[in-house]
Amino acid sequence: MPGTMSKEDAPCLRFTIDNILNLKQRDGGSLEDGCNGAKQEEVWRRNDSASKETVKPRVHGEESTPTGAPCPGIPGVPRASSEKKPQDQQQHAPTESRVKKKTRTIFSKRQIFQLEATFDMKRYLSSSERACLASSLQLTETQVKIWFQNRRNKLKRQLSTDTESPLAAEPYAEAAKGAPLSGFYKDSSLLGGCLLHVPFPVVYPHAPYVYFSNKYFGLFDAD
Amino acid sequence: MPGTMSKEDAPCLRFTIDNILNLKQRDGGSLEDGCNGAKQEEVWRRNDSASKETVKPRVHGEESTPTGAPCPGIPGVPRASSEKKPQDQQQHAPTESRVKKKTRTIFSKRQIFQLEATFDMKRYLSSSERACLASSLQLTETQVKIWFQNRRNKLKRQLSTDTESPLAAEPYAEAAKGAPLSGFYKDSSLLGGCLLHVPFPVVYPHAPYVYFSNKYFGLFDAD
DNA sequence: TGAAGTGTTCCCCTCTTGA
DNA sequence: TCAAGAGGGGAACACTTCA
Repeated sequence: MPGTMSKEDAPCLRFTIDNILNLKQRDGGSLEDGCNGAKQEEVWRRNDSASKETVKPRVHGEESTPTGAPCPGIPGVPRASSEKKPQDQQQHAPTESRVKKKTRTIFSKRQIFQLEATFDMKRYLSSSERACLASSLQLTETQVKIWFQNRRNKLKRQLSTDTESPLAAEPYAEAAKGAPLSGFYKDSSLLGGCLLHVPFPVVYPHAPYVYFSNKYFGLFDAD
Repeated sequence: MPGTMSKEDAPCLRFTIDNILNLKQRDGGSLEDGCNGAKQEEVWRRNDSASKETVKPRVHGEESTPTGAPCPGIPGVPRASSEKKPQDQQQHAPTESRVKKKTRTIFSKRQIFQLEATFDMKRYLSSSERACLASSLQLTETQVKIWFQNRRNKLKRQLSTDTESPLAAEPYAEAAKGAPLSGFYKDSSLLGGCLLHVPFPVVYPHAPYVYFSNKYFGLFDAD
């Protein structure tokens, strides 16, 4: 995919762990803080909009319900443009020379954490959500997109493999995984344009760990 | 999400004029009738889903919000899959021989009417809505898709041309046209899976004519 | 193991063609 | 005039590759 995305108007949100945790504490009330609440149904899909120079509605997904206003866009955070490696990545992807060598980027714990957290809430991101998440993680939108793609495949594989869900051992496992996929994509309303105003995955109040997607994430050892 | 809908379950609605008018009279009651009328023989084209052997979800459209009950799936009627011209078309597209000659199909008044009516309510259709409309009109999904595409272009051209909207002469013109495109796509909620449970365009109670999209449609001289 | 590459399909857009 | 063709882009999915 060539110049996959010009992502201009990508709204932005705060997908930071701090924010997330704060939201949790605030009892999932009106978490519209981050990028205010754009709500936008979107949902299952690649919604997007903003990709071309021309006004492309792209109703594909639910593009049709761009209720909210696009997120302000975090000031200090440069738009995770497509072709350059943001900070976190550069250390792994050494040269700027476009050597399409198949370098395998290693995402940091923080990045994985947020990606998983987001994935647990919805399997598909709208372009604006993707843009926000990407910028907050210092990743390119393509990386986020690919990550979600791969993650979906992974989940699919897992589901087809252990259908009997041996995960049952973990009390929160199921909840954390979200609905089995069936009608999962309809919860578009869960994520507003770019902010997660939904209760967060599974946070154990007594310990600095968060469990979901079959993994535990220490909250304090970022990276 | 794989199987997210193989378009099989495309719900169905009655986009027939009769239905529409009845609805109008019934005050938007429960039109969940059913699909019935669908027959659509397949069409020549690569229409979507059904063409593959693998279950490709393609969450694209409204699939995610199958509000209405999925269309029963007409027994003897294969989903508008792909290779042949439906009735209405056959008269225009003479031979069955795949002579890709660039034949210009002439849609009937009834078809245009329903297409326009639908277009006035929403500029984009989800795959299920498209399937339903296509089947009710005896058109292929691709034809409906292309029609909407061309219609969107036409509207765009019109808007850019007479921006001053000389249409003002017609009191209902604006309403009928719906929002100018801007945030128009948000009304996805208007159409549940495949049925139009919304008030119909502009019907003059005193005469058998319906006006919208800058045209008058006689209701009794179908075709 | 998992990010990224490859291939295929589909939708949308713009512009063009030709009955 | 307008349905349809053609070209280009983005995105999804299945599969594969290889640090």
